[in-house]
Amino acid sequence: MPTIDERILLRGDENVKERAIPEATVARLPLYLRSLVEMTERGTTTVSSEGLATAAGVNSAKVRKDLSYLGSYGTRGVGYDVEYLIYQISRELGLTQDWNCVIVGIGNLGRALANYRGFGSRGFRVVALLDVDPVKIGTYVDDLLIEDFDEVERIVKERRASIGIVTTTGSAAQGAADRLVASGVKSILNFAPTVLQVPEEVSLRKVDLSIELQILSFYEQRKAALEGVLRGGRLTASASKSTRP
Amino acid sequence: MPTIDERILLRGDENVKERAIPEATVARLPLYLRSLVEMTERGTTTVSSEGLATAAGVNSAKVRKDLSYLGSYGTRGVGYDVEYLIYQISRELGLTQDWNCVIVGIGNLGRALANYRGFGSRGFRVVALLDVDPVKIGTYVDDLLIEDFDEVERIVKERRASIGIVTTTGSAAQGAADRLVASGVKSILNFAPTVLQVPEEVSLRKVDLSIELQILSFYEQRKAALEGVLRGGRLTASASKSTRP
DNA sequence: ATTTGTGAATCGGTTCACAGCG
DNA sequence: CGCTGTGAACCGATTCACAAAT
Repeated sequence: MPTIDERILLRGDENVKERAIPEATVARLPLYLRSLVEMTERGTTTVSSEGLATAAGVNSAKVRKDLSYLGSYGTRGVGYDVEYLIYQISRELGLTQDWNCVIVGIGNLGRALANYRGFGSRGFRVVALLDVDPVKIGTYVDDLLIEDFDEVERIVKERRASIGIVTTTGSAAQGAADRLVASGVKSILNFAPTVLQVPEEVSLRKVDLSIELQILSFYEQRKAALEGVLRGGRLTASASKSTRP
Repeated sequence: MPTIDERILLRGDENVKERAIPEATVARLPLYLRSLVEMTERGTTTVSSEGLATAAGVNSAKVRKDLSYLGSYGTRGVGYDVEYLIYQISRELGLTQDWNCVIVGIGNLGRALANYRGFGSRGFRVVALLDVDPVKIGTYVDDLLIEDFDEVERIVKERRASIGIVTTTGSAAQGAADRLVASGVKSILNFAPTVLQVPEEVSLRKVDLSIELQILSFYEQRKAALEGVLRGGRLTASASKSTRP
């Protein structure tokens, strides 16, 4: 009911907690955003929760609930205006501004991330590559110079970096994170296979490749185990329960 | 109370649902495993739920609940035997066998994953690198040959690959996944920035770098917004509420 | 004395189902 | 009439708190 006006009022209101958006919703907004951008590229101007759900690989109730946390941006009987939703989600995600990132640890992964197109695309700008290895320092990845990690404080401040991407070895990661935090970095994305400790005002997310594989391994193994049991003929009694007419 | 004996009985039992381990627990087991391995390397033989919790960056109640799904492997008043826990978690995760992986799409990321030490470490063996680019086909990454993706069916079967790692562009990913599934791959780890559709018997996990950054951006932005409001002096009334004596 | 293992309470998130609105 | 927005019901996961075990 109270669309634009309430939105503005809320922004200027003295109510701090405002509309607290659930973490799970925050994690899905980028997914919706990507689907919506693809839609505009294909010329779609309006989309229903059902349509967006299909594109994003979730269900429509979730889409509606999620979007309702941002405000009432849909039109009943019609759907959502794609362009307008893109704007609202972008704003909510803080993508209307650029974020400067530094990558620490320029091994294979750091190198890959350094020239990963798709970072740049949505306002993430790699402003420094840092490493401790004198052999690497002074060389280039793409057109980005690898600089001495020892200079991290100066570099982070000078270039207003707020996001640190850690792609060091596991053992170097905590030290790297500590220095990044000391330099004023407010968010860290950790690819190193270790649990990082950061002050609570610093946001931390992690991506662990080998853990992902181990999770797949679990389900794979469970499938195999179940099949083994079934083939072994042990389940005849309870299996008959699942027999369909 | 019923430790080893019940464990064995359960394994051979006709009860299918057995001990269904919650997804959230499965996702943490690799974390515990890594901490435990580090502990043996440092010579620790016994650990309490509290100790493991600290190492893995979770709380001790969670550790106890999680481990209780695997069985009663701890000793009250003492803790868990590190070596034994490693064995049990490894077995549960299916890490007592090797898993063969193929990587599809040998760009920067595919290349980085191809020579990522840490895959190999825990029983994941990269058995093929596949791409469609004739310029890449026939060249090597480390000592692994890049082969024609068109051969995926033959290669997956011959080398008994069960995990496919997709590092193609977003637009090529679904096609790659379809071919992988058709070839008999049972698990897919997707790095491409797109939502993949796979049959429900295929396990799917995804890692999306730009989504992770966007999530960080949200929290970063929210911090900045809050600070702005506070500095703007708008919160004096409610802020006084939080003043401490 | 100490630490596990686990019911019970709680929390956050998802899904349902429908009233409200264009 | 169709689709959004949202209370209510539900479900899975987390946390609490303590009895059981050694």
